[in-house]
Amino acid sequence: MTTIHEVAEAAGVSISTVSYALSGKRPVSEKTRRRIEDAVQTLGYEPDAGARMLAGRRTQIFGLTEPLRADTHAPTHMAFVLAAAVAARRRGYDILLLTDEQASEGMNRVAASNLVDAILVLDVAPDDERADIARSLRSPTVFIGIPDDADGLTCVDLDFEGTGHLAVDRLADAGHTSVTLLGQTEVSYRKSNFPRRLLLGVQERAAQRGVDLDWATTGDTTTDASAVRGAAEMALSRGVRAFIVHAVGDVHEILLETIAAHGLTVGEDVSVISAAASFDTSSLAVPVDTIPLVPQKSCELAVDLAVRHLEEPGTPAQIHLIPPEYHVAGSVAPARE
Amino acid sequence: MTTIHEVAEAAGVSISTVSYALSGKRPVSEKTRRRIEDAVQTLGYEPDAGARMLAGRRTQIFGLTEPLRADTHAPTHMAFVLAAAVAARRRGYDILLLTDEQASEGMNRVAASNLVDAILVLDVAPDDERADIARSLRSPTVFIGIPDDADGLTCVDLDFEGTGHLAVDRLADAGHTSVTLLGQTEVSYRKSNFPRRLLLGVQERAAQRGVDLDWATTGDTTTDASAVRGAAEMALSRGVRAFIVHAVGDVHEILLETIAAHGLTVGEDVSVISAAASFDTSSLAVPVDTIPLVPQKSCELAVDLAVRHLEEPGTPAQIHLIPPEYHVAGSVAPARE
DNA sequence: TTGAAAGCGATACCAA
DNA sequence: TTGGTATCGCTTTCAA
Repeated sequence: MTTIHEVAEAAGVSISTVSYALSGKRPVSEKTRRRIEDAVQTLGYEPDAGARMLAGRRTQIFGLTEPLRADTHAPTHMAFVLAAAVAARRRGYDILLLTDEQASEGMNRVAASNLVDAILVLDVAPDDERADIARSLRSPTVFIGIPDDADGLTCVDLDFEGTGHLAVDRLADAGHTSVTLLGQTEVSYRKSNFPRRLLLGVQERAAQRGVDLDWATTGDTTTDASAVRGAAEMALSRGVRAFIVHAVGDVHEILLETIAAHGLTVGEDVSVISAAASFDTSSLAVPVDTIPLVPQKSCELAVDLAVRHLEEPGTPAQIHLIPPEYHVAGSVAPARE
Repeated sequence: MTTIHEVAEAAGVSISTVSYALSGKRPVSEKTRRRIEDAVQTLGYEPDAGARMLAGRRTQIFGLTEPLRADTHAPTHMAFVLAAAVAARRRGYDILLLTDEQASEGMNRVAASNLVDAILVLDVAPDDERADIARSLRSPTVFIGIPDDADGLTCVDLDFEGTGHLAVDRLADAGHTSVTLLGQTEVSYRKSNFPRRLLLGVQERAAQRGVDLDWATTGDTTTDASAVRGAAEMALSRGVRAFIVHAVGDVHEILLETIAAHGLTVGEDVSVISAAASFDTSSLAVPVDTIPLVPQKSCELAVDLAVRHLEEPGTPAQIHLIPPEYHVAGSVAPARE
C-alpha cells in the first residue's frame, strides 16, 4: 500500500504539500502539482479512508436507513436506493446500508461511532420511530418522505397534495364533473402517509371545483386485478369518464384494458391522469398524462440538504416539498355533454 | 464525543486495558471489566470508526456491488441485498453500496482506499467485468453467482444443474415421460447464466431418463402473460402433464390458472415443480412442490467465506454450490396411462 | 493482570 | 509557495 509519504518522497516535496495539492485547500504551484500528480499516478496512490476519517473528521459516507417493510413496492424502492446512491456519489459520498432491524438501531450506532457524516431516511412511515431517533442525533438527517410528527426534522418529498390539486384542476378544466381516483392498496393508506396526502389533495380540490369524486383502493395488501377491473367497470358504467390513477403500473394497464373493452378511447372518450407514479409511464399501452414522482429529484435534493447541513451547521430543519410537474401525453379530453 | 481516554479515566485504568476489555483479545480481571463496562455505559462510549480502521487495519465494512441492470427482477434482487446485509451484520460487518457505474469503478476505489475489508458481488453476468477486477484486487471478493470465467474466483450459488436434475428425477420417478420447462424471459438466458445452468441440468437428466422435453421462455424482456398462457395451453393440449417452472410468481399463477381452466387438477392430473424460485411459493393459489433458491443461504455462505478469507489469508478460491432441497407440497402426481 | 508508548496515515495549523 | 509537526482515537507490542 502506498502512503502519502511515498508520494511526497517521489515528488520531492513534503507530505503537507501533497495533501494540499490533492485537496486543493491551499494553492500549489503548477509544476509541483504536476510532479505530485505524476507520482500519484505511477504509484497508484489512494488516500487511506481510516486515516482520512480520523484526521479530517469526515467519512464521506452517508447512512441510508430502509426498514424494507413487507408491503414495500420493490421496484419503486430500488429506484430510490439507486437514485440516492448516484446522487450521493456525485457529491463524493458513499452509501452505507442500514436495513431491517438495523434501520433504527443502526442509526444510533453509525452516528455514535462517527461512521457516517449524515443519514438519509427512506421508506418513511406515519409513526416512524426514526423521527425520534433523528431528533436525538447530532448527525444531520434527511427524511425522504414525511412522518406525521415532522417537528424539527428535515424532510423532502413530492408535494402530494399539490399533485392532487393539479390533477383535479386539469380534469375540471376539461369540463369533467365526475372523477374516480384509483388509489393504492388498503394497507398503504395505513402504513404510509403519502397516499393519504394525495387523496386529501384530490378531495379538497374536487370539493372546491364542484367535482363528484369516487375513490377506490386496489386491493387489500397486494394489487388485486379483479378489484381494479371491478372498480373501473363500475365507474365507467356509472358514466364516469375521468380517472386519476395513483398506483403501480399493473393497475394502469388494467384500467386501460377495461376502458378499451368498453369500446372507449383514452384521450377522446375518457380522460386519464397518472399521479405520483415512479415508474416509466411512457411504456404504457396508451400514452397517459403524468405527474411523476421522480426519485432522482427527491434524492438529489436530500443529498444537497445533507451536504448543506454539514457545511453550514446552523441550517434550520425544514420540510421541502417538490412542486408537481404536469407532463402532457394527450390522455385528457374535453368532457362530452 | 467520549473517547477511550475518558472511559479509562472514569474506570481508573489505562486505555489499553479498556481496549482489551472491549475487544476481549486479552484476559481482563472480572472486577476491572465491570468497572470499564459501567463507565462505557454511563458515558455512552462508542469507539470511533476512523480511529479503529486506522489502528486496527479493519473497517468492519463489506462492499456490495450490484450493477442493477434494467432487466433485474427487483423483488428478488432486494431479497438478496437484504439477506446480505443481515448476514454481514451478524458477523459484525456493515454493507457499503456500490451500484450502477460504481459497481466496477467503486470496487477499485474502495479496495485501494481500504474502505472495505472484503467485497460481495451481486447480479453476476456471464461475461462480468468484475471478474477481472476481483482477480486484480488484494481484498477478498466473493461472487454470489458464477461468471463464465470463474477462474481464481470465490463463488457461491445454488446448484442450478443439480436443481434441474432433481426436478426431472422427481417427475420421471412419478412416471412422466413428457415434461415442459417454463423458463425465464429470453433476455435472461443471454444476460445471466443461471437460467442456462438450470436448463442444462434439466436437458441432461431428461435425456438420461428418456423424458421428452419442451422448453418455453416467458416473454422477451419482460414477462408476457399471453405468451405464458399460450405455452401452457399448447403443452396441455399436446398431452403434457408435467411442468417445471423456473420463473417469477406471476408465471406460476398463470400456469395454475390455465391448468384449472382445462378442468385439470394439480397434484392429480398434472404435476408441477417450481425450480429455483426466490419468492414464497406457499402463497400460490395451489400448493406447489418447490426447490427453492434461498437468498439467506447464499448470502450467509458468502459472508462466511469472506470472513474466512480475512482470517486465513491462504484460503484457496473455490466455487461453492449449494445443494438443492426438495420441498414436497403435493403437486406431483403419478403419471396416468 | 495491567500500563506505557509507538505507531496507523492522513489533515491542517504555525512558521518560514 | 512550501515544510515541519501536532493531532485525530484507537490497537497492539513490549515491559513490568
